[in-house]
Amino acid sequence: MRHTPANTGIIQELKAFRLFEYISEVHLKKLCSTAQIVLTEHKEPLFEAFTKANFFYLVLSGAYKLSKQSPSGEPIILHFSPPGDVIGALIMSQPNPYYPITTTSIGPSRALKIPRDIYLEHWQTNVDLILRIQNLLTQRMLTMQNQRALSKSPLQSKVASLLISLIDKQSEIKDNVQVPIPLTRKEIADSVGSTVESIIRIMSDWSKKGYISTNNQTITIVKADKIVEIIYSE
Amino acid sequence: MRHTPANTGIIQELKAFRLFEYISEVHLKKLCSTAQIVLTEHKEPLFEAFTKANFFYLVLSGAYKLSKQSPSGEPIILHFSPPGDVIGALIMSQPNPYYPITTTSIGPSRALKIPRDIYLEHWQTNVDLILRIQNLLTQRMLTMQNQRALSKSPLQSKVASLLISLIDKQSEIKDNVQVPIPLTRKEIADSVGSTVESIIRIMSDWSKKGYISTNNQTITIVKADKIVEIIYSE
DNA sequence: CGCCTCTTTGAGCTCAATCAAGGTGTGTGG
DNA sequence: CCACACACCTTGATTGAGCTCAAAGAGGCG
Repeated sequence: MRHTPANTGIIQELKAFRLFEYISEVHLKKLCSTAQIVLTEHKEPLFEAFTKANFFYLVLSGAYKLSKQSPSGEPIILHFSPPGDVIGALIMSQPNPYYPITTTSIGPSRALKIPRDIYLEHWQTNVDLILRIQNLLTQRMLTMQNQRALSKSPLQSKVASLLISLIDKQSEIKDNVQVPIPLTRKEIADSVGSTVESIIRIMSDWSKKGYISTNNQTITIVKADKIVEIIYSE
Repeated sequence: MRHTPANTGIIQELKAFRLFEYISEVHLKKLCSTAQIVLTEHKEPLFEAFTKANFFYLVLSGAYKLSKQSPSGEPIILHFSPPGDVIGALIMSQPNPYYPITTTSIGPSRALKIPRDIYLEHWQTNVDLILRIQNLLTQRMLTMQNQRALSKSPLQSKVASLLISLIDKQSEIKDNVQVPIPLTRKEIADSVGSTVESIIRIMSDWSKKGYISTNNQTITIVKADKIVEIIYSE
């Protein structure tokens, strides 16, 4: 993990994120004062569960997976954070917080590491900003609820739903879209609460039928309507 | 569903909730202006999913279950809201919101029904209050994440975890505690994503072993340590 | 007394987990 | 440049937890 101080160039980069639209440059500078940019390699953790939460993060590029351990020790992936996502903000306002999850880099990634003090002083005091963050959380909550609604559905539905939810952001569903985060079969399994083998059987079936195509860890949804259909089948 | 205007007596009742500690009576009155008290009978919905979200609610007494429909039509229970819980607040700040879930009364219950306008005007403008609500949400999020962590655990673990999470609030885990919300086997099944029959098999096994005792829909945890143990077994 | 909701038990079946074995591609050190 | 490790993918065979289906009892209420 390499740290570099946030320079002025970063401000321009931040302005692109929806979280900060309509926020003045002056204010933005305050929000990032004493922040650092961290670079993480593939599989490198940004922070571990149960450690003290002194910082929160804003994903700049690449992606991170947020995970917990199941009682039997296997990882359970709770969420994938693409660029623009905020990680750890929801617990910043709690007294003496600890991270409830482990955050791991997927591919080389960059994040803005912001001290809790700055959150308490400059973020939490701004109603507009709190609401924007609350909005991100609400979205995450709704996604979790939608996944929960599939708990009794067959495994295919869950996998289909995961893929769609990863591309769903803003754009409407269309064919030949690439899933923006590279995923191993194991990661998909850990996301939907299944096993590598089962995921492989499902995905190779879809590949044969021409619904998706995969290359390394890159998944392309070829026939989006078919995949959407699978979510609701049965 | 019977509506009555919020009277001054309600203010005293509200002051007991942790959400409002340190909030002045004057301010509290503003927060509840034009609010109404609604009485719901057992199984009566407070609001249905996909209807316009013009109000949010504070549970006064009784309880509510928040649920969705799975694609195949069975209900999936996402959360139980005991007194003091806020329902629907997280979507109030979104433009033109719709309820993402259905809320149904468990036993006769009372709730304070507050118009969205009041939320936008008096709740959302108060940083302290937003953070308190955010805190409730964070707790709910963490609970959902913990349940998710059990996705690969056997059914017993999920049921045990549900029971514990329902009594867990504030008090530490001890024997002979009654689950504060009356639950049918079906509701438990819909909560953990299972079937009535499976829940019955598990719970009658526990009853035989003397870990729990049930009477109508009231569940008493007799040997809490045994139940906690089951969460982590396997 | 009939209806409705909830609970219970048994029997059979199925989906996905587990176990086992092998394949492929990439990086690393001798 | 080879061989060895490692991470990931694939396929087949077997198994079992929990679902489905069926049937019935128990309590409450108009």
